[in-house]
Amino acid sequence: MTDETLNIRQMCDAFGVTPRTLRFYEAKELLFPTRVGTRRLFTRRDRARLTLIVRGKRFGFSLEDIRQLLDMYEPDGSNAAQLNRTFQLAEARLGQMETQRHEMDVAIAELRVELDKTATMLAGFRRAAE
Amino acid sequence: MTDETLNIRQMCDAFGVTPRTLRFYEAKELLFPTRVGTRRLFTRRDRARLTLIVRGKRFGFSLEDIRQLLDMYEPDGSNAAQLNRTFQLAEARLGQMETQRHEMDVAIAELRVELDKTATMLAGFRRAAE
DNA sequence: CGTTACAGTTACGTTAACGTCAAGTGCGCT
DNA sequence: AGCGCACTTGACGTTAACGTAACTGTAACG
Repeated sequence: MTDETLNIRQMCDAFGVTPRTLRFYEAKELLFPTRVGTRRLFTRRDRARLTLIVRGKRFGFSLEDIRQLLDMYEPDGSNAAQLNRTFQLAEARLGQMETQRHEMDVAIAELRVELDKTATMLAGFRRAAE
Repeated sequence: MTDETLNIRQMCDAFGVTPRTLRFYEAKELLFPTRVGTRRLFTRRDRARLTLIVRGKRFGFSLEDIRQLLDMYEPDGSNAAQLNRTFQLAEARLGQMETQRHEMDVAIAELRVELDKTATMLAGFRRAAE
């Protein structure tokens, strides 16, 4: 399995981040590496979480936003009230993401139009230069 | 037409930003309001640009990223070389945005799965409570 | 056993994107 | 003329998300 733990260097290489970043995320309680003496060992769970963190960041979410999102992936199944809050939050977040997704479609379409215009102008230049 | 210019207050209300933000964007050369004496007047062009700025921010682009994107919407048609650079940039950016959109689709799908799981757990709780 | 190599902590530095506050200016009203 | 209000320009403050420097600990190597 992919159940081997990673040290900080391997983790950095795997995700393209710096050690400082991983320590920072641990301090912010986004990751929970175990310890062997003083050294950190990153588990399968940490890798899954870091994947979501990195992705979330590309969508413009803050680390605090992401921390809440992460909880939705490991809900507290023992507490109905807590679970319900998580559910509400997740629904709201999903709505936001779908809105954002739609806006992205629009933005892409618009940029493509501009790109076509530019291409046409360039074609004009090339014709003018024989 | 919608060709009336807006003062800073109207502009803020229209876009949900603060005066400080608009002045900041002007200092960063993202907006170019004209002046009547010392007062700023925001034109149709400024409104178009601010729309793109606000949207870009939601996608996690930095203001510097956005400044470059904005140039793609007002290419310098007088210079073939510059126009070509703009075209290259726009193509690259479009690629990034499409990648990002795809990742967003994945993220949405994954979150939806978690949401369903949570909903199932909640249903279990409700059944247990008679 | 010295040193190289990496990992750890503590603490201060940095950048982006504004917020906030002070002090001044122009304008319409009474 | 005086008042209030919206606008202006500095200038300093703030927060998030790390970077960087300085120092310490330790396992391994020749």
